[in-house]
Order: sequence, then structure tokens, then C-alpha cells
Amino acid sequence: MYAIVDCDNCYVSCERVFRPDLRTTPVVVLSNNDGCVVARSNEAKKLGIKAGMPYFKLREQFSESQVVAFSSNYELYADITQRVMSIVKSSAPTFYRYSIDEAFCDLSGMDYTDLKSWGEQLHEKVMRSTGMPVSIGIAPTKTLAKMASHYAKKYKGYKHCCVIDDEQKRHRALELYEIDEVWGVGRRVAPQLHQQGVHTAYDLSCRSRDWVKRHFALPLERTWCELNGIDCVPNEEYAPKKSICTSRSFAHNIKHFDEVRTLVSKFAARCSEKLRKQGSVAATVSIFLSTNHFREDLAQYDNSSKKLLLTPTNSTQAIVSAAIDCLRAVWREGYEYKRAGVIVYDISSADSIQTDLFDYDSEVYRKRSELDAVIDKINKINGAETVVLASEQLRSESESDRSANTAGTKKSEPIKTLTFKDAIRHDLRSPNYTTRWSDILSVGQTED
DNA sequence: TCTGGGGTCCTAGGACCC
DNA sequence: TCTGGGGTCCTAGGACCC
Repeated sequence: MYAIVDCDNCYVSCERVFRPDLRTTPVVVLSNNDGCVVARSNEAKKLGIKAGMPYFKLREQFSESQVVAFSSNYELYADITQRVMSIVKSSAPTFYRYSIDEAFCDLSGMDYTDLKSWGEQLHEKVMRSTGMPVSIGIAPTKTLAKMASHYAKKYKGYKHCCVIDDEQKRHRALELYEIDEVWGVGRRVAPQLHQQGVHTAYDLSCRSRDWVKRHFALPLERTWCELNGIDCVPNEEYAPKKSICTSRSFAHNIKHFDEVRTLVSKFAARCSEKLRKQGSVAATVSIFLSTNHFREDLAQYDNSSKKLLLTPTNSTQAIVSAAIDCLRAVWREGYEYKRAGVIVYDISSADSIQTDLFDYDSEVYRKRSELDAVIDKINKINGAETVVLASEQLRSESESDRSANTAGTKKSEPIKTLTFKDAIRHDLRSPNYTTRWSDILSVGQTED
């Protein structure tokens, strides 16, 4: 049997931990730049607010309906969910974190008859220790467990834990479940299934395996198996990422190369940090760049390029430099850019680097690793972006004026500091209650 | 004014081999 | 005039997930 433990409306619940006054208020959390709704409280869902709706179209409705919106505060969500996960981990024989707000547990070896109360107790423990409500679904396959957790959320009577442990329960659960809601059935395949007369999970489970094979691809065949109680989604252990991406939409359109270069440098530097954190190196660096697709009145441009590194690396200098080369290759003057990103892939372990016969210089490699290690340490202690590469700084806008003027007649211009967070908007962000000394709440005393 | 970010796996088709 | 058959590997794009 598997259990899935899933935080209810995760980001909203994180915000509510320190804002109990909002327990019954409709609350939403927005994406970067306060762009879209990414999390909704049940009250907000009832108002018809859908995930992915753009905030600027909802503002009026929000003020009328007294909906409270937060900018996303990932530092807070990462910390709260980490606490939740450590409790779940200590409560089950095996644990595998699936996403920021979900974890699977393999319950083999646990007392079968106790699963329901195990789940209820786990909910209580997590709630008491962290303030985060979780729902628990337990079933013979992960797809069925997901379905069970959905029922645990939907019906109060389950006390946050639903168990599917016999054929009758499985049938009933499948019958009441729309095919579109099944894990692994997305917006492309769902309409095709409807066309074939498959409307519920039960309908699919009753077709023959051959029928599924004939009409659909391998992933749906696996879903079919899972619905029929055949376990086939692998138990994934911790695995290093195969690709790492850092990208952002900009708060405003950007026309100037130097500004985009500054941001691309930051994205590349962040990718390098992530590589070092998981003990990896990458052999390919790529970037992508695009204008705002929603602005039909503006000229559109979309491009990407990649660069193979002769020796795989996680050096900030090497990866930033490759990313800027890529940027130069795709850059076109005259467009207003809205989004860019850096992706590193062809990832392998930093312990066994395949060096290049002609390119590899062990001395340079050693120095860069040491430098990166020191920078990582400083930034960990003093906060992100305390030390950055020069290319992550924006030269002052008068750089070109200065070179045009007689050298030395002007004082050198200050370098404009542009941090990662300046590039995006987050006007409605909550404090970092649990990760910054300055943001810790004080209780039981007043200012005066 | 204003529309997110980060991943994985599968597959068809092209390039290449003998 | 006329040009095979059988394979592998790589890659871009699609579909899905949270």
C-alpha cells in the first residue's frame, strides 16, 4: 500500500499559519510579478477563481469580494513544507518527496488494519506541529492513492484520510471520479477519451488493456494498470536533476542588451549554484529569450541557442560566460523582451569529470572551484547575491556617454546594483516569519 | 500597465552506420 | 530508365506533472 500526503492549498495554508485572522477569508497566492493566481483557499475556489487567471483581470472582483491576495513567498513555503516533510518522513517506513507539497510513503510492513488511524494521527501531528492541514490517501497504487487523497479533501467525514483497500471501495471510487481528474490524464488526452465514450475512471478501467494500447500511448496504458490495482509508477528515490533551469518573466519589457545580459548572467549564476548544490556538472548551457506573446501590437521574437562545453563544469564563471555567448547569438536589436532563461543539461557527477584533452587546465579548474566555494559560503551566511560576478551588475546607463567623453574628465559612474529580486514584482509579499531574524513575530508585547 | 516557473518521460523522424 | 534492408542514436516537440 502507498500513502500520499498532500498539503491542502499549500501556499495559502503557509500564509495562514502566521495569519490566523484569515482562516475563513478567501485568500489567493500569486505567481512571480503578481501575474497569475497559483493557489486558492477553498473560499476563493467557491468564488469561481480559477488557477492561472491573471491578477490584473481579477483586481476589481477581489476588492468587491474581500479576497486577500499575496505575492508568492517561496522562502516561507520552502521552510514550512520542509517541517511538514520531516514529520511525515519520521512517521513512515519509506518516504519519497514528490513535490513541494506532496510526499509518497511505501507502507509495506505496516500493520494493515491500522492504516486509517495511522493517517488520521499523522494529520493531527502535522497540524499541531506546523499549522499545515494535510490530506492523506492510501491505496495499492499511487494513482489510486492520489484519488483517495482527493476524496479525503472533499468529504469531511473521512477526517483527512481516505483508504481504498478492497475491490468494492476501488469500484466506487473509480465510478465517482471524472476521467479528466485522473493523475496522468491531461487536457490533450481527456477529450479523446470522452470521444471514445470514456467519461469516468471506471470507464477506462473496464476497457481492455489491448484497447488502451491500440488507441493511446504508453503513459495511458500505465494509468490503466494503476487504476486496476497494478502498481507500475516507480518508487523514485532521490535523483540528481537531469536538467536545471532558471528563468523569469520581467516586470517590464526590456530593450537594452546590457539589462538582459545582467539578468541572463544572474540566471546562469543561479544554475551553477544549483549544480554545485547537487554535486553535479553540466556539459551544455542553453538560453532562451522571448518578447511578450500577449502583446499582439508589438513585434514578436522567440529564440534559443545552446553551447557545448568542452569540459563539463559547475563554475559560475564558465557557465555565465557560455550563457552570454548564447545570448549574443540570439540577440536582435529592436524588440521589447519580456522573458529569458538559462537551462543547463547533459548533467553528470562532479566526482568523475570527463576532461577535454586540449581544453582542460587543472589549475584554472582548482582555482574556480575554490572561488565558487567561498562565494557560496559568503552568500549563505550573508544572504543571496552578497557577492556576484561583475557581469551580474548593470553598468550605469551613461557608460556609453563616458566613452564618448574625454576620458578622465568625469568621475566614474556608480555601478547600478540590480538584484535578482529587483527584476520581478512582488508588492504583496508576506514577511519571512521563519527564516529572517528581522521578520520574526513578537508575541505578548507592544511597541510602546 | 498587467498573463509563472521548474521539471520528467515518450515518440516520431532524421542522420547515420554497415 | 533503374538505387535495399536493417539497425542505432539523437533531438525537438508534445504531453504531462506540481
